[in-house]
Formats: sequence, C-alpha cells, structure tokens
Amino acid sequence: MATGLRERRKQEARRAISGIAMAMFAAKGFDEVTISQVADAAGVSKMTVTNYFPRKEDLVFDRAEVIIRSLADAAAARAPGESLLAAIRRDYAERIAAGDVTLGVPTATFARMVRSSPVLTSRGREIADLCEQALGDAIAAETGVDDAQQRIVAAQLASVHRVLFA
Amino acid sequence: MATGLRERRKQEARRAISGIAMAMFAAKGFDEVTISQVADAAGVSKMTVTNYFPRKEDLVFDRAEVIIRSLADAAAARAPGESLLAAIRRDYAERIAAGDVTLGVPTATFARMVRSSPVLTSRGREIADLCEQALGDAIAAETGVDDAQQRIVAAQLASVHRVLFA
DNA sequence: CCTAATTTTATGTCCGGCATAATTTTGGTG
DNA sequence: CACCAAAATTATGCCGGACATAAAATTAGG
Repeated sequence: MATGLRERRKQEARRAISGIAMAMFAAKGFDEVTISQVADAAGVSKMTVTNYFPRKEDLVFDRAEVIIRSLADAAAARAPGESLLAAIRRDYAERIAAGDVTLGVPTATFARMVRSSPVLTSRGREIADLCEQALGDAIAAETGVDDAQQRIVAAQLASVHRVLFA
Repeated sequence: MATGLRERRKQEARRAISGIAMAMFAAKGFDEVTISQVADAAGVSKMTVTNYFPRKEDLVFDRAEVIIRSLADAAAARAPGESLLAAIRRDYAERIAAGDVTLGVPTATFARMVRSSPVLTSRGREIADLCEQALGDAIAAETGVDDAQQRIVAAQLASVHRVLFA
C-alpha cells in the first residue's frame, strides 16, 4: 500500500502528542503549559507540535470533536418516526455511557480544564456552533426548507444539547 | 465634585479611541490593524489603548455590549403578564429600530467585521453566553427555582435572540 | 541502494498581552 | 498661585502563540 505505514505513524504521533499534552494540561493547567514544554515532553520540536495542531486548543479538542459533532449525525441517523428531541436524548445517554474513554482524561477533569481557560471555553463554543449549524443544515435537507425559523429550531435543540453537556 | 472632570475625560478618550479603531477596522479589517496603529492614529501610546481596552476585541464590542446585554433586562422589565418570548420579541424590534446609531458603524458593517474575524466571532459568542446566563439568573430569581430545566429554557430563549440578531 | 517526496526541524519575525517603573498630567489645598 | 499627592500616561522589556521560510532528516518506491 502506498501511504499506509506513513499515515499510521502520523496518527500515532498525533495521538501521542495530544495524550502527553492532555496529561500535562490536567496536571498543571492549560495556560501554565507552553507548546515548547509539550514538544520537549513528547520528544519532538515545537514546530512539529504546531504542525499537527495549528492552534494550541486543538491539542485539547482533537479527541472531543468526534463526540461533540455527533448531534447532527444523531439527528440524521435516527429511526423513522423518532423525533429530533428524542434522538438528541438518546445520543446524550449513549455518549454519557461511553464518554470517559475517548477524551484521555475523565470527563470531569476535561470539563474543569475547559472551564478554567477562556480560550478553551471559547473554542468549545465554536465547536458547539459548528454542531448547531450542521444540525440546521440537516433539518433543512430533510424538510427542504431553509429559513430563520428552521435555524431557530436547530439553535434550540442545540441549546438543549449544550446545557445537558455543560 | 471630586472625580467629575477626570472621569468625563476618560470617557471621552475611551470613545475617541474606540471610534478611531472602529473606523480603521471597517476600512482595513480587524486583523490587519495593529494596536500600535490604533494608538498612533489616536495620538496616544500603545499602553494607553491596552489600558482602556485590555483585549483588542474590546475595541469592537465596547459599544455593543449595552445592546447585547439587553436580553435579561428585557425579561426583567417586561410588563406584568407579558411572556418572556414576547418581551424578547419586543426588545428585538426596539433594538432594530435604534440599532445603527450606537455602534459607530452601520449594523451590516459591524456584522461583516465580526464574521470576518474568528476572534471577534468568538467574543460575540462569549457575550451571548453571558447574556444567556443573565437570563437564566433572571428566570431563577423570578421563579425561585434553579435547575437544568430552567437553564434550558434560558438557553432556548437566548438562542432565539441570537439567531434573530445574527 | 539510491533517489525523490515527505516530514521534521531550525531560525527568525510579528503581534497581543502583561509587568514594572518612570514620567507626565491633574485636581485639590494651603 | 504654587505645591503636593494622586492618578493617568508612557517607555521598556519580556513571553508565548502563530506563521513563513528554508534546511535537514527520514522514508517510501523503483
């Protein structure tokens, strides 16, 4: 295979770097750890870290994005006849059950970390907005309608999702 | 009076600096204007600018905060019997009618400016969240209840507000 | 094994944010 | 009016994150 090994190595390096970074962030706080320190701990150069993770926040949200983006997917993949709200509830329950594994740190630690740093809180909001937008698109695609009222519905459902997760 | 004149001068300087900054941002783009350039144009030092506005984004949102924060006020000041949603609608209409004046630039220009810069978009979200939290507190104070469901209501009302303004 | 592509690294710059201290300005008082 | 104390402005320097460029090292494929 052409890029098989190379690509796998990159994924491993990516996971290793973010894992080390998460541990350091959890121990000392996000703002108290510099990118250079993460690079040193991971045994790579600073540029390699910023190459994999253009922004420092990406080190934190890299593993969480899959979970957070699940809202639109849950809406799209719901059983026929299942309401949007029911799909969100179900998705919420499922994520809670499987949550702690993928983040690298316990959910509570993750939440505390995000809350303690304005830049992380901000990035979390940004992801939530992307999620809301995706939900709006999903609704628009399903109903064939795209106006302010649809977007309000998406925003309201997303707000339920966000409050439950926050 | 003790600090009357002094305080007035400060307010004037504040307005002057943010006004010049807004004009420069509208002309060249938020990210293309440095704080030093704003300081030079305003005839003050860089430190004075960062003294008045700890963050660069504050130069943009200084005049908008009053407007954006109005949600909770609208909820609290509504007529007896008026629903929360109705109060938000009314507030929305009133703000639209009076909007262009206070921002220093036309609303469309302001919106474009915010949208074009991630850091501004982020700050806008942050303010919206504060607004949502204030609304949640207002609801909790009025009903004497403070739980997840109350916060969901606040978040949903805030999402209506946000979609309408965005 | 060797070459070419990819990845990592080294170096330097820029800007925002912050801390400190010095300097200027200002308001009140004798 | 002049002085003093308080407050505001400014000068200077540092740090970290983000980026651009080019060199060096690694690796896949012939």
